[in-house]
Amino acid sequence: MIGVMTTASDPMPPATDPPERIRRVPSRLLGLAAAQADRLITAGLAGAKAHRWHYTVLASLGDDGPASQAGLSRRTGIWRSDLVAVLNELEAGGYVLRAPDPADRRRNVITITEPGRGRLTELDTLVTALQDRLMAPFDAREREQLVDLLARLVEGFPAGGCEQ
Amino acid sequence: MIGVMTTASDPMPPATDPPERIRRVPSRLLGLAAAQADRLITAGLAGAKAHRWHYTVLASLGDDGPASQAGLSRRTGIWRSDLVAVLNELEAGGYVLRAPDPADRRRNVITITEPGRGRLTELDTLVTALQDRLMAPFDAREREQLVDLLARLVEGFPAGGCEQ
DNA sequence: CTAATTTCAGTTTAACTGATATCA
DNA sequence: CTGATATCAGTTTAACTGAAATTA
Repeated sequence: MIGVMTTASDPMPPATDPPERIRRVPSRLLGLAAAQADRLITAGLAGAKAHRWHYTVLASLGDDGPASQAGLSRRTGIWRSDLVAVLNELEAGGYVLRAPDPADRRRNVITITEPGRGRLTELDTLVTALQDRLMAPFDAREREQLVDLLARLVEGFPAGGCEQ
Repeated sequence: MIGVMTTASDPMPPATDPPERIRRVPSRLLGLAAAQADRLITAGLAGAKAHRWHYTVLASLGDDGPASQAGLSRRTGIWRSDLVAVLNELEAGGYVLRAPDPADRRRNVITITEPGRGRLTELDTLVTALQDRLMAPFDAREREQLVDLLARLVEGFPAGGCEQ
């Protein structure tokens, strides 16, 4: 390992000592908390060679049954265009089946396979553990409180956009 | 207005009817809530031809005094490389002064101007109103609860990254 | 020499848009 | 014809990386 060793000091993910008037602004805290959560979950799923969208799709198929791609998009909030690649990957892994719908030949019927159910269980365990790490600072009552408040906040704005 | 009018049906920001097991996952709710907040704040600030980062920087300068760019980066959590453009814009608007530091010629000293203070007040009023819209579903006690929980969540993970 | 600063130029990634071919 | 579907190709944007030039 020789390399150039120019400065190498800087990457420096900037920490925060924000002005008082900003510190407790809800949108800021939501952004920071969501970013933290995202890092944690994304990194955890990456360790299992998975993606948030894979988990979401498998969960939807496993819990609510087969669907067309557009139906899956509506159920999960993942864009139809983005679903194509996700389903390619899940299909390649043998986790879902993608068959033309005989009743409507525009559609594919996507079905979870047995290996897919196994994968879902595995990812579900992982995600639960990750959520637990995320919620580590809170006791059970506080966790419920936070989830309730966030759910109400999200309900208040129907059909937001994506963001798993 | 003639246009081609091909299909025009589809843009379709996907709504959500997620599987039960996903509905109350904290990281998902955080992501959705943060996205909502982000849209609201970004759109609101855009209406005043401003950016979240402009507000953050003006607030830091107004509340905690002048700073070098690296210092500002540390204070606000905005990357030094991204600060350059933000300060260019604020400087062009006459909201900040950027002067070489006589004590350390590597540095620029960034100072808020009087017009900058006016702008900060204006943006502050706007942001407060937007937060109020965001928190509309909640009463005062619930707002405090949510902010407290989020603050503790964020504290638990020191030096996360950016995300205003 | 190492280390900090400003700046620029570039990458990565999720989210999103638009259009095409196919079929109801 | 309109409208839904699967797919592809592309844009936008914040977040992030790397490095050069300058000065401590």
